Amino acid sequence: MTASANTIAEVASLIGDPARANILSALMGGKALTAGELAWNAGVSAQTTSGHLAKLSEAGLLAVEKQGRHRYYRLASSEIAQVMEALMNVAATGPKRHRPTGPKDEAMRLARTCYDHMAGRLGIAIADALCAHGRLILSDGSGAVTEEGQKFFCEFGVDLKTGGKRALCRTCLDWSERRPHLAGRLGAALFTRSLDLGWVARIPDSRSLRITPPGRLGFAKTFGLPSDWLEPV
Amino acid sequence: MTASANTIAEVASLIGDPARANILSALMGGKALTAGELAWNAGVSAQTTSGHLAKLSEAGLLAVEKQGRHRYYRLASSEIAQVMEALMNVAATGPKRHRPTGPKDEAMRLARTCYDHMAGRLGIAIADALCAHGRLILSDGSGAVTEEGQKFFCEFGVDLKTGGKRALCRTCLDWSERRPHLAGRLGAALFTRSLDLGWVARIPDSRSLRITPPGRLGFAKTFGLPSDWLEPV
DNA sequence: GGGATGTTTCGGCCGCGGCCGAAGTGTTCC
DNA sequence: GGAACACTTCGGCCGCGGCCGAAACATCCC
Repeated sequence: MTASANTIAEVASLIGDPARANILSALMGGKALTAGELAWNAGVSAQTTSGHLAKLSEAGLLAVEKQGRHRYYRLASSEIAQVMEALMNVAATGPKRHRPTGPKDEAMRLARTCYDHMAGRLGIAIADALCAHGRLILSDGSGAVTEEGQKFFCEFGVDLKTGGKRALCRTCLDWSERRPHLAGRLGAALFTRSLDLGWVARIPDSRSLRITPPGRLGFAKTFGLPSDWLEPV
Repeated sequence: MTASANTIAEVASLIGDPARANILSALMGGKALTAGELAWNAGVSAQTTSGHLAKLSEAGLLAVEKQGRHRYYRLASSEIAQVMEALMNVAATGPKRHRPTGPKDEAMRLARTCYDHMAGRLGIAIADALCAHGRLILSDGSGAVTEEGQKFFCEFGVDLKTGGKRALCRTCLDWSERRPHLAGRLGAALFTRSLDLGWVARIPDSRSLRITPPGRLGFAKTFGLPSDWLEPV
């Protein structure tokens, strides 16, 4: 089982069904979700979702973990997330996105998870500040950590060495702000470290993140964010 | 006309048809191809291909240019190429690729185009050498040009400034060698410069590149390739 | 045990979309 | 002009695959 699809068309056509695309998008939040939650996200019945999940797992796009009577699904690899990012990029290039600025929406714009790293104005402000202080060089789409950056990240408590073959530093075009934020292994490490420090916290049933008071202080002080980063660009 | 599809599923499902995936893959060679050539690549009739091409153009994945009684199609943007790269990555992760090492295949492995830059052992050797000489920092998946690199590229005759919003330096996982080579604006610039210098030449009806004798000399001398870069890794 | 709840399997309906043959439009060449 | 060529449009066939209702497992709780 899980015998990986092996042609481009097979993979693309799996993503090409609206229900399955919704499932994968939901999982871009980075958390593992149950089949039921995914059914809700996909907007189809539980039976139908079950079929989709089986196909996606079979093809190696999703990984599944049994836990009691629940089955938790997550994206199988960061490569899959990369495909989704690239697709979002292209999809976003279309006609004007509608911008229904609800209150819940506003929280998403401020700070949210994107697969396994931080996005929204927070993510962008962090990326900008790292560049401004010469800790990171981003030539949009890609990037590298400077010597000074290595020292900085080390002091901040993230380990740049471990993590294997995954790209250390990538950028990801922000859905709401249309500017790049930090992805890749480094983006993921910054996120988990921020969670550990209690600077941000997940808001239940949502991809939004809450920035805690110590977080507000910490981000501003450690990363040197400009005072106006909370404002929309 | 060309009213850009705007959901992930729409884009993915366009790529998800085998014939269309073949068309897009063929265009990853970087050259614009006629409808007839694409029909041959897709393995379906001209009428069927025409329909596919219309859909792809309509969605903004392809750009088309009329020239006499031919219509030349090409990928509409580098974002599309990125999606295809990401998909190839995932598709390649499947069960062992068959490696039918024919003679034509061998030429492809040595040097070929990948959308608009060089791939194969040549592409990899260049990327490796640039890193070894401290002109480039690649933390795989992304990269940045060092100060020394900027001087080097300037002397080599490629302009890093112009080119707009496209990523300067990206890496692309090599299909045959499974190692990263140089993509992005820099990869494209190196390729066109190499063509101009007559170091490489396109082999007709193929994505393969021929490395000319001056090219052999030039690459070795200018980039400082190791003596054994012609051998498979 | 029995009754919720979460998930999958089965069976059948139905529509979308890929495919090709034939015919139509536009272009080039002699 | 007419013939060859490149490409598109039209019409109809056909099958794959998404969808749900019903029912079967599986697990947890009391």
